Amino acid sequence: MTEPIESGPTHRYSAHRAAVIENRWQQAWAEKNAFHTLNPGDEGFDPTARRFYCLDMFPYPSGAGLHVGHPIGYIGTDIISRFRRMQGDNVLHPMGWDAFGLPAEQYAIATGVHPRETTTTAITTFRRQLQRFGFSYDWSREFATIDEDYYKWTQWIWLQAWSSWYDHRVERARPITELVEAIEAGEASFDRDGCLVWTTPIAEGKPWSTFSKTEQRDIIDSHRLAYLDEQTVNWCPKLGTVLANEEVIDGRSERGGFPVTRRPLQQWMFRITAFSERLLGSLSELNWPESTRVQQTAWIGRSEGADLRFPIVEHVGEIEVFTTRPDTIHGVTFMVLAPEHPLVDATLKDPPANCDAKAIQEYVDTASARSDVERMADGKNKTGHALGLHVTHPATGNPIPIWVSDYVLMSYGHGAVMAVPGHDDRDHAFATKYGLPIIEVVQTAKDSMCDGCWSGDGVAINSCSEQLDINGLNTAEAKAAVIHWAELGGHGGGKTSWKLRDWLFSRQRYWGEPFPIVQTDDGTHYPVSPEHLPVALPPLDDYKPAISEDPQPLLGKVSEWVETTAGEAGVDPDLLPPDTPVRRETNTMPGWAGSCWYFIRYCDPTNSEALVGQAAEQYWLGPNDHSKGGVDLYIGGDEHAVLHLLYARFWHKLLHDLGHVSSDEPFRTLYHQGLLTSFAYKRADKSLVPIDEVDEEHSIERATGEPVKRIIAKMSKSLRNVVNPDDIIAEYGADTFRLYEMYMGPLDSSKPWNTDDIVGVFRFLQRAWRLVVDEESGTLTIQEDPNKDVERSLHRTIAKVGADIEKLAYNTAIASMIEFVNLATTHNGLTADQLDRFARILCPFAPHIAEEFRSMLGLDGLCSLAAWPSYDKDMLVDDSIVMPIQIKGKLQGRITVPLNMAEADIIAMALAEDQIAKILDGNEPRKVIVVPGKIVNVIP
RNA sequence: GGGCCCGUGGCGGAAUUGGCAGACGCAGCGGCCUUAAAAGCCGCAGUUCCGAUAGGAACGUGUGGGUUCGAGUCCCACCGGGCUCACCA
Repeated sequence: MTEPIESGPTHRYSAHRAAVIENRWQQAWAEKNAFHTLNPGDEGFDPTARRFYCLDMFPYPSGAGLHVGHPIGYIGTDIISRFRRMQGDNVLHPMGWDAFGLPAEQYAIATGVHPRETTTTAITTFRRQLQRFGFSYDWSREFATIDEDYYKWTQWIWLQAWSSWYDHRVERARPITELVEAIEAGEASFDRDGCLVWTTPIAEGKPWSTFSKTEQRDIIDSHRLAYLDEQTVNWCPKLGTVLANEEVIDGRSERGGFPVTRRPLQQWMFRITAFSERLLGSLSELNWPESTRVQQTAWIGRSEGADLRFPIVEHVGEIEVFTTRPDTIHGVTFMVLAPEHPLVDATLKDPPANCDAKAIQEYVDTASARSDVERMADGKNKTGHALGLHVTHPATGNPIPIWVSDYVLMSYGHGAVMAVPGHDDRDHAFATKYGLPIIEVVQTAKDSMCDGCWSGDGVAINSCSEQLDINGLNTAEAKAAVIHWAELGGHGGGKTSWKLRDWLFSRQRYWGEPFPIVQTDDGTHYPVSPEHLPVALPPLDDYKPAISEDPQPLLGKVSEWVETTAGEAGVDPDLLPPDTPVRRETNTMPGWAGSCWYFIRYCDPTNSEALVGQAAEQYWLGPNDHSKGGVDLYIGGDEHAVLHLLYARFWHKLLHDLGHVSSDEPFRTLYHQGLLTSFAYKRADKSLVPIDEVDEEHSIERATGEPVKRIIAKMSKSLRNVVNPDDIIAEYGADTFRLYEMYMGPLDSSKPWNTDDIVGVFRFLQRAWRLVVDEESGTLTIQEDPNKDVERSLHRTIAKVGADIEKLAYNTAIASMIEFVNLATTHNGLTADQLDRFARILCPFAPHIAEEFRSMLGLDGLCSLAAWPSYDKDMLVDDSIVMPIQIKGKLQGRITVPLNMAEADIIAMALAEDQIAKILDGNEPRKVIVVPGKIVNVIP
């Protein structure tokens, strides 16, 4: 650290002094355990105090250390946590580390350093950096997801899901043993397809005892909330792992540019779709940003419509489609199947004479190699082939051709659509390209349709066939009529579809939680019993993936760990004899796992008996007088609007159903801090110029003299506009840094970092210091008698700062404190009592200097733990107020009136005011509007 | 292309939700202090115009319309920017 050059009087508030003060108080807080939060049952715990659980989003400690964008949210939560603590709330404000993840593993591949080592170092750096800000975290609750004590419970929760099923009759997850009991008791049976049916005359179904052991196992497994399924994945042999869709560009991996193939792979899945209705429904009960609720709603994607079945003409069978517009059934002129649709494959094996089987096969092969994302990217240009088969239109009886096209996705609905080119833009484009007929069946609201088609509501027309007449009905009525007709005639029925898919939960990486499950030769899975958790990661010599066309998880390389016995693996001997050979699961959990429940663990982080103790969970997360339960304030970036927040809600609801947590939502109030941007410069041709190549004063590029324009951009290494928080703290201190980031603007809006502005809040602290400290001697300079205006202003400031903190409007709270200090400066200072109160309202924002003030006053105890000062309501209003007078909305004069002056007197006074009287020139105004306490408006 | 959000001085942003637009801060200008500079302190400061000055006038919250005694705030249309979803049948 470079020692800043000190100038000015010896006892001025300088960077050096700030550093001394800040170190002193950070040490004092640590020594006194100032921010240790008591749990129910602890000595001294006050159960009557209101709880405030204030949570930051779990950081991933990257090797690069903290960036100036990180602390914005942390300062935000620290201020309100400190404020609530001073108000007497029980505040839970923890911090920890989301520490499994790819970067450490990539580093291990390159260097051979164990990811644990890399991660631990990164955590140490992050912790040190965070502590320098003076955050009031309860560090005794800190943990990392890679701690065995923690991921033991992550594995335990997964086993809970594996051991559960979803009972749609009661809309709740239940232990799988209850399903087995119900089946054995004959309450449930199975239809022809092996689907579970709850019937009383069991005779309808196939008796459970007639299924083989393997069949029984497969049926039960297929109902588990954590289950194995074959999924089409992006497999990259070179990287040795499955990739997410967004990690694949043009068939190659984003990282490294290696070829990626689409192939089916057995993967662990979570049945999150079982919770769709609840995940959607309870969104409306959450105090969340509207945009985030909208995003989750769209992601869950509920749509109401109908499943309809169309019998195939050429052979036995039918095509089932999902449609949201059953009312347009008379407008169906062709069917479209996704290339992966089973009927396509079946048809190609025995192609009808009139179809170009070779072309279709090629088309299907090309489509399968492309991801959904790529297929969608093609947009408007639709392609496809006629399959040569037909269906019978269930209402008209007409034959309808079947086509194959990749604009239909196998992953939604049934992978087939009934095409209504008259009223669906995509079908319209396809029909236009291939010359298929277009029938209009909905009266178009606007008669002039340009190139597209009308896809809105309207009155049904041309919709009369022998079986079904819906002409004249509006869209809602027509939908209901068609669904009713379909149900009666066995053509289908009403259906709700969801975009949400089950969650692919396994990865082929090393640095993640192993699955606590083993498999015997016959493919039966057995759980590792809870007392043998965690299943720890085995050591690995070489982190390089085994290059293979056949997907092999990294853990598969540790054969002596994989091939073991039931006893060794910790399977309950009652389930399997200890010497039975078993294979361990070699996939690991994805990075999301640890962050799905960390906020639960913070309530009781050292509990070795349970993931959380009941009393602690109920107090910190359960419903109470103020809340329906869940974290009281959760602050983090909106980049997690969907995945993390949805996954955590899913786990929470699952744990709630199984009785492990008492609220059904994890995060009651959510707030997104805005993105920290930076200034950058742009040439006339729109290319960007690194900031250090620009003469900022004259807005020209140094090298060329070309004029550049200042714009707002993300901080990036290439623009060289990244700022390191350590440097800023060295130059101004942590208190100034905290104030600056909060003073920049509203917490939730994105705003540009501007180093030049920092000096403003630094001067504020200097002025506050000088207000009460003699810069030459360092002694306190305190007034004996309070100045009336200063006292009045202090009351207002206390009121405003408190109200603004509750609203997270920190920028205006700081502005009001600056005003107060400016006013007090012109009135020659503060009394000891005034300084004490001022220090206490400053404390949440700039806690170190506030502690210093308090200790200079010789007061006992920490400022951080002192009570929030009160204010006198009467001091907030003046005896008299200045009222502006407008004539026709234009300001023309002012009068000073006593508070509560009668309206008639105000009017008289207003009309008598010089300028007003002059404009009225003796005429009676037509009307005078008096807004009490605000304004007078005269209409002549 | 659909959905949502946002446009206020040279810059970051205020405005009790329909009531004095521009709080507070940065940058700027003037003064004090200093041999000088920095720091600090005091003051000025939306734009344009008139005026020697004191002071005054007009225009002003992206553009155009509307509602209202009164609009940054509400309504309609447009322009610009951001976020997000993107063949979901």
